[in-house]
Amino acid sequence: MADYKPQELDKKWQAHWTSSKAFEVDTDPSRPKYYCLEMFAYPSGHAHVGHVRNYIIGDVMARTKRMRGFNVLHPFGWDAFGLPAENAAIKTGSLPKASTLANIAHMKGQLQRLGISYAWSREIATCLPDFYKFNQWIFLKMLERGLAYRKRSTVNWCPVDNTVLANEQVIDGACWRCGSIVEPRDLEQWFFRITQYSDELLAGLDTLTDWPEKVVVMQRNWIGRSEGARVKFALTGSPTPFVEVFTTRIDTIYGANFIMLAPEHSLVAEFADRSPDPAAFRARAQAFRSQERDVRMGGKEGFDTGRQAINPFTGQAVPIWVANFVLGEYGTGAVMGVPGHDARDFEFAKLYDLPITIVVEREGERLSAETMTAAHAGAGALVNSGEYNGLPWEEANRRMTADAEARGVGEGTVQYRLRDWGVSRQRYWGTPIPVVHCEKDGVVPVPYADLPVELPEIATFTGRGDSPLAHVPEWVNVTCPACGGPARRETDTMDTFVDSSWYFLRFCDPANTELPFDPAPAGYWMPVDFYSGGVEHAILHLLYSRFFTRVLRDLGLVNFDEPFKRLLTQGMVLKNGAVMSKSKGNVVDPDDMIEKYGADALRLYVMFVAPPEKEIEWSDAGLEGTFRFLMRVWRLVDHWCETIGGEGIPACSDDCTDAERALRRKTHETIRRVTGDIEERMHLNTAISSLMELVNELYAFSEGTARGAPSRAEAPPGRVERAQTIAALHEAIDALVVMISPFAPHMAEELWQRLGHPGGMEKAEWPSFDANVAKAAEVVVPVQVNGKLRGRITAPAGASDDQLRELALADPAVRGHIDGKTIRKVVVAKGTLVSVVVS
RNA sequence: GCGGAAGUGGCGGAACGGCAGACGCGCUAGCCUCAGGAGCUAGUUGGAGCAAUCCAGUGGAGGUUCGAAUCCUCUCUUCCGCACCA
Repeated sequence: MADYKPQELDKKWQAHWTSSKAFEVDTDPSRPKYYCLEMFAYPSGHAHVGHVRNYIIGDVMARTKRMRGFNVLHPFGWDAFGLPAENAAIKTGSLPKASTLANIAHMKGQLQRLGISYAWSREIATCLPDFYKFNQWIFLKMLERGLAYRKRSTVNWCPVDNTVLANEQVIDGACWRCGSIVEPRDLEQWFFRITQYSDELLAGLDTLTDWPEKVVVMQRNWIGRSEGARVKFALTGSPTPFVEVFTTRIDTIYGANFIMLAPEHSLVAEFADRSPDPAAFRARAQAFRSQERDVRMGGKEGFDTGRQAINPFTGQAVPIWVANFVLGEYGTGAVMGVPGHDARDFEFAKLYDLPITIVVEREGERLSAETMTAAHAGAGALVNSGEYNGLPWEEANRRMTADAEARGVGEGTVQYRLRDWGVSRQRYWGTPIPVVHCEKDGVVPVPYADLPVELPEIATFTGRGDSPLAHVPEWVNVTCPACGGPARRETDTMDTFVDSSWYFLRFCDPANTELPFDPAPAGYWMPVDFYSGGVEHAILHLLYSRFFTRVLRDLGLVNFDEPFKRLLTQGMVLKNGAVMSKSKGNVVDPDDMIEKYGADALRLYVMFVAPPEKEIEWSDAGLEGTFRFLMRVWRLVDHWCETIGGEGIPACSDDCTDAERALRRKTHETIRRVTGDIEERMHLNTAISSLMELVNELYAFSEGTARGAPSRAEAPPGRVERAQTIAALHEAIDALVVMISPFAPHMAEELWQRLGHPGGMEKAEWPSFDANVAKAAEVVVPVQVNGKLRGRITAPAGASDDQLRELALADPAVRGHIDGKTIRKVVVAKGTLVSVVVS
């Protein structure tokens, strides 16, 4: 009788996995590959149970796939750049590099103590030059292809600290440190031209059939394709000949009673210059601009510029307004106001008492501009629209777009919400952007041979002033690679999302010093077969990765479009109803749980409470429950080893008693369900349920022959004599240990060894399902009469529908309900139920 | 406002359109133990009954079907995402 000592097993087998390099892999074209990846971690210092859930999910998949015969790549790395390390440096003086590396070391220990089966030799950290060198390499390639470019853009500026703030550093419009109100400020910044791939990124979504629908929808909305038209309204008394608007409803143009410009529209400046009081005009427009842009419906404001434009369809002059809710970055930055048929325009018109014209009505409908309380934004046929009267709105839309094109006053066009990706960050702890600014040659890329441009070590962080790198003169001042004259390095660093946009490719070839990765191993391992992580990355990270994959494809480095075949977004772990966080004081440290119950119990519990994509509420009691289950498994197998194991196990044959046959059936049924639950449905909780059922069955089976796992108090167990009983138990126990190993690998290894299998579980094979064994010899089929269960019949397995029908109608319990009545219908459903309808 | 997902015991959650509540937690009773926060056995949706069993039951109202937690329509509630994108 051996006691279950999980902590000892954890240590023993983790050491074994490390020394035997159990999870290290190489490309092997002769075997099917499986790339299993969890989103890499930000090294915040301590992983809590919420983080760790994701790694366990991936590990269950990786371990299962290994035993299913796949060559499994399961790597891990660190998303190590980012603001928190820099903020900590500002607050506590800890240097970003030192604190990040220390955090990584600690968290790596945590993951190892959980027994996650990573190929640690492929570990990467984005803050190390051998990784970020290739951020720079890719940046230069994108620069060459016009996919990276500079333009002026607005940032959050703290006027007191005199520094740029990241969005996360702006709290309710104020600086996180000093609380002063943040101002918009224009800076020259770098952008990636993701919009060049808008259409492709949108179309690619249709191929992502193994992604959660929710994520696909979010990306589709984010890309935000809409078809419409640009229409030119001629200007009167202006050097600019016209103002162009974008609309998806050109069919409502006869109702366009005004034009609205975004405050930053170029015409606003021009109008200001030519207005009686330019300063006041500009100030009004500027006031709209600097307001928080997220003023919701109801916060509308605007003013009349005093200028007019000609509606190209009606020929009438309409006033031009500036409106705070018109977006400068979308469409043309100008819209036509159709108050009768757009909720926002209606509100604006009511606010400033502008005229409303009805131009679309449903059949039999009679709208009145005076009495209507909301815009009629829906479908209908045109009225008050000249030659287009009576046309259904969609047809009118097509005709009017064509007519506008013919007359040269507009054109059909497609707009996207997606904007180019601003990658400049005025921060220290990121990848230096590899260009220099030369007075003579302008922006000059750093030659590839000079990569990486390494981050200089900085001693102190104040969080004040412009980019920290600008204050390191010996780093900033260089000679221009083009002319040899004096030049300054770019002092902005890259958004950390650049790192995460291609790190999964680096894992395929992590030591490459010449290229981000070699196309050959990437071609073998990619795409990632299974990717899991938090929903919070549903848009940015996953979209940027899809963008980068296409860029790298166009560079000839990969030959596919989509990096992640199957995606799982795991739910969060709550404690006391809230997401775990240090400030709330409700974090559960996996190390504490491991110390108490061992890694296996923690792993099993987190997988058992709910399906992976659901939120779970942490419960100590639940963890104890799964620990008890492990004890049950341990005692069962321990007992088996003590009494029978190792004595020469006979093979299963057909010479079985009913009980033996039933056990074998349960074993194979469990194999089928567990395999499907893990591989197909990712319902890890029900996979565990099935294993629990098998264990229960084994305990029940042992009653009367030998107790499978007697309580300590009980007398020594009897021996199992019958060969077929031994064979069936052996089959069940082997299968159980293998199938539980993805969840509880340490215990499984120990038991596997005790069961006498050589070579450790890395040599173990997943049990194979035998449909013939799983099939019952006879089936009990319920019989319904008029929807109510009235009897059960026993029939040989594989009985035909006709046989079942006959048996059902002959059954005495059923006869009692149908005699004297007319049988209308008898349905046999998939051989598992008979339904009789009588009247 | 738009979009998505979901509503099942005291709780977490199971149920290819086919015996609702698997599995577990908690709880109840009993056994076993020096003791137990260990182990074992039985019970645990509600109502009726000693019982076998019967009736009701998956947010609500309709519908399709021999048969609906599951599919359709409407409705209520909750959670999530986006949010003045013209």
